[in-house]
Amino acid sequence: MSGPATRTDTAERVLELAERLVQTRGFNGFSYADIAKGLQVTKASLHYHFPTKAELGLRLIERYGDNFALALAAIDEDEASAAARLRRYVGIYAGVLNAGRMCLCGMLAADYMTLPEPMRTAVTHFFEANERWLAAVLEQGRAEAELRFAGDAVEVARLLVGSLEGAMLVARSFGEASRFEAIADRLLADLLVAEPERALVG
Amino acid sequence: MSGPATRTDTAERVLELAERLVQTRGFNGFSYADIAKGLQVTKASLHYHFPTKAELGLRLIERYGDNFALALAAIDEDEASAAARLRRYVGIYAGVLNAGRMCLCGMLAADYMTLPEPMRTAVTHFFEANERWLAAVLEQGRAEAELRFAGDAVEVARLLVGSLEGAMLVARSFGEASRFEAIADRLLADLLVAEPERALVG
DNA sequence: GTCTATAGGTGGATAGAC
DNA sequence: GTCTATCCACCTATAGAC
Repeated sequence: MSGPATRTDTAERVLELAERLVQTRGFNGFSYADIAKGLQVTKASLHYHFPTKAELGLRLIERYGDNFALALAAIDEDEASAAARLRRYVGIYAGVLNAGRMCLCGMLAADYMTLPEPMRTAVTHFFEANERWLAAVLEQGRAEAELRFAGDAVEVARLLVGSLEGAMLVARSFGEASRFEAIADRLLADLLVAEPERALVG
Repeated sequence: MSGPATRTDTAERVLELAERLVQTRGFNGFSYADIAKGLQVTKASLHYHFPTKAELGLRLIERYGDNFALALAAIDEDEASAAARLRRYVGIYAGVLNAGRMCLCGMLAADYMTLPEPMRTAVTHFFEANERWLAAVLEQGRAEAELRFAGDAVEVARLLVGSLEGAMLVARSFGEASRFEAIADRLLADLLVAEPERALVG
């Protein structure tokens, strides 16, 4: 199983670089010329692999979503407690930010009005998948009395997705990952049942 | 006081439209041609008022920041309680979102890496001004036992700015302002001392 | 202050040779 | 699968007439 020639497929290298460019500069902030320069190939070659920028963009979101799903599955496997799962989830965002990047779909949410329809749908699907996973973890944590929150778990999940995306966005402008960490820690602390209650209240 | 001729200044109309374009499409998602078409003038005329796009962008941020400062001053004048001030603050964001827009500086935070230096500095200054105002309101609210939160008010202020920006960003993608409202209500409820405690705990 | 005209560059995308 | 060469639309920006 696997094609005939090339290895470390050009298409894969294109996706890798294009992903970084979208995460740092936005979908309207880079061009095929940027990718061509970075990979030492011609623009025409890129169009062979990804005929249009819209198709490249769609593939990027699908790939990002797939990798995210794998990461969430790994968390489910590694961690038993809801609190630990949430911390790992936040860790994914922190890793992206520490690489000087914004979440791919957070970035595309800003570009949303300029995106072709297939990309738009893929972006909202990404957020929904995150919300579903988070809501399940939150429900579990509340059932096991590890987490405490009022109302629908989906609402809290939406708060977490929105808040983490925004915290990333602003923190990256300041070039201060610590801004993100402080916000994320606070969001998690508000959900945990006991320990932070005593540690932080002033 | 006021110049010689034209009225409802062209420069002002340019700023008005350019602001909307940045808030909906991002700084790299519109061109002088878009403005020229929208205002029925030529691109050359636009360059008379704003020689470069970078200068136009900077003016937009300064103007937005000034208007925001005026709005915050109006809140300070109208509302005495910290809780009411926070609700009004959230209302500003909600109003922007209901106009189908993203916060100007939230949008520019996404475009950050592609912005000229003067615009970058202006964007972070905007966030800092918001954080300062919020921190003061939070301190006041805690001192008057109207609000409850642990640790530095500045940290909570940063959480609010980041979370509201992100909630806006995601909600706009879904075209559901209700997503923003639900998150904002939850953020405020977590800060209020009594009433939500009884209303929401399930 | 607004226009016509245009410069000089870059955008995404294609044709066709190798 | 990658190249050269090219198209054409669009970009920001300027010169100079009115």
